Amino acid sequence: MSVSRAMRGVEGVSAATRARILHAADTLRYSPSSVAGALATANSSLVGVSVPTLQDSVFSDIFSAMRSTFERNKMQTVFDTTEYDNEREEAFVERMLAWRGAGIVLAGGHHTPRTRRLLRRANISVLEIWSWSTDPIELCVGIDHEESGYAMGRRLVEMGYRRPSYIGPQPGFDRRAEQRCRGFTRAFEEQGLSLVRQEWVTGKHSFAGGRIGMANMLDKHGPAFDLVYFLNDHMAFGGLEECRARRIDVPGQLGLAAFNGLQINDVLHQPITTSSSPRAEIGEQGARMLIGAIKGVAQPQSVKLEPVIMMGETTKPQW
Amino acid sequence: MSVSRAMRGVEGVSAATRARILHAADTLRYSPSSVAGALATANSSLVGVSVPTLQDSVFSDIFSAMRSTFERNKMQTVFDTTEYDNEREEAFVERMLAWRGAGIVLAGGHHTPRTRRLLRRANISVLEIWSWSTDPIELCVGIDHEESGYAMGRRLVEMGYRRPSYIGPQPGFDRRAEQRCRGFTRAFEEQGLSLVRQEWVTGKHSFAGGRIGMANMLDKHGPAFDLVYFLNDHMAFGGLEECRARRIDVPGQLGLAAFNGLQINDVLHQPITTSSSPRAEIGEQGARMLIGAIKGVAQPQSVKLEPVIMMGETTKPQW
DNA sequence: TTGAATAACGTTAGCGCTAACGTAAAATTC
DNA sequence: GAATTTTACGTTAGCGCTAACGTTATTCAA
Repeated sequence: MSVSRAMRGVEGVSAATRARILHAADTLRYSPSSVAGALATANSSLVGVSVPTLQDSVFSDIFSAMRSTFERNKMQTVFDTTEYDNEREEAFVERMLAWRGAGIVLAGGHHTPRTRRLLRRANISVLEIWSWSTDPIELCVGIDHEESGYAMGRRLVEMGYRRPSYIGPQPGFDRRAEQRCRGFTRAFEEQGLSLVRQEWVTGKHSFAGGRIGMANMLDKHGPAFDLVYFLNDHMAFGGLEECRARRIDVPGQLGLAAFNGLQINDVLHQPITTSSSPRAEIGEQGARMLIGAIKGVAQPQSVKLEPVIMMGETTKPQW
Repeated sequence: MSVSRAMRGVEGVSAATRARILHAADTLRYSPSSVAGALATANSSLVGVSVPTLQDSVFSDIFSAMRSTFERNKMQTVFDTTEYDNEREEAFVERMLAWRGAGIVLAGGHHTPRTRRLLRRANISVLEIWSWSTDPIELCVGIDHEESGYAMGRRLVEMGYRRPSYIGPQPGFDRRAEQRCRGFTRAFEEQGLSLVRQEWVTGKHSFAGGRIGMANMLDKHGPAFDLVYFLNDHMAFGGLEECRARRIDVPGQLGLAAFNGLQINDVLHQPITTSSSPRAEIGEQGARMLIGAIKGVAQPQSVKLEPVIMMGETTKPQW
């Protein structure tokens, strides 16, 4: 027991004994076993983090912000990506429960019924991020994607855009993207207008997807639309480059808008009109809340953060 | 023991008994404990992965590629970033050893002596990625950064560039970037030329760093250089945007070159001259090698992959 | 029918640790 | 100096699992 106390830095060992123990541990090449420790104490300092993908820098931004907080609290991060598949999320939850993790972080929104059931009755703190929800499993920090899309739609309606279109991933893939698109569309529908055209881009969201989606849309529907709303800034940038290649004047002939406020936008000589999402804030505050909950401190249940619309030079008033 | 066998899917239980056990487990809400399992068997199916940062998409690309292989082999990934600090890497190694991980992945290159010592005498498979090395701790898959920088330097020397400069992070921060810069410089020194100027950008590598670095360099040394070699494509793009803002003709007045072949380069109407690094390949092959080593299959010790130079439109022959 | 082989299932011990409690010595109090 | 408190350290049991081996039932060959 003195060894156990000394190694953990718990009081109840004299300085002399502690020194002898540490010295012996060193010469014997003793390595304490967190596995046995976790079994004995029935809690494990492992935190599971599951995000849809790391290819989208949204999640690496959030994850990066969380990690430092976990590290300060000596929590180990067990990581997984779902690739937008709820079954994989469920499997991850089971594995984390088997490891008796202290907490788990999931992308907010939709989960399998079994995932919710397992988490509710397990002794594990649950944080949902990115999507804000009124009915979180336990804790939630995120934004209201529908509202964010709507806010952007409103601004563009007011600027005089009348024939909006959308480029994003195929339906059923990224639910949050769909929420934004729905909100965006609603803003136009309130004015009796509707989406002129949607283009689905399969594969990873990215620069290339935006450029290809833009090309497809232009090929099929030349001048039918005056505005394109993209999944995110990188896609929009891809689209913008396609427009440049075709000598389409943005924002003269066509407006482009996006979502996220990614780093690239800080350096563009023609910045993209976008909503800046508080990714670092989500990560930091979420991690703090989760750690708090693990330590038994009462936490706010659901925190909604606000994206900020940043008017760039890919849109302009239409009158 | 029948329960143990049934839950693990090991043979030695009749189908009927197995079904009864699984049913009972479900109604009793039994959740097997990987912690106890790991203690009993003395191995844990946890793989530690440590990369310098997730802000640089190089590491998220490599990491993404590794993850799916780990998942297929039912290994859990424990993740950490070092923020380019070897002490943090050492601490991570200790934590993974305490968890009796089956394998560990580190960014290749420099480690603390204690890190090497701990890993050599521990029963854990070690893979170093990104930097190729002739003296790996155990396994290694990566590229020769010095050589890659040299190859790019040679090409640009041949194109007639004579006054090269470099923009990257401060010295002592990213050793691999320094290796590339050293190789790049060597190619010019062989011709009796040398780096006209270096600019250090603090903080995260990124678009903004490139733009700021470019601005600083232009402010201080107007027309003293004919070429800038950047840490990576994103920085180079930032620099390119700064040039555009200042109406500096690239590649007419100034050449820009970079490293990595990141996604953005696929959509640029003016692609950046760069070396494309085989990130997905490093991740996939590395993960396969590590899994193989864990399973006791003999593996090649050190695998060197080759970046491919992609001539873009930010450089052109100088004659 | 009998002995041997096989399949199905059970018992035991121990993985390395720590909570809880016990004991002895030193420090403090009155 | 005896009684009390404090500090330092030890003993015991048990966390939940599985390797190894033991037992019983079943199958099959001779």
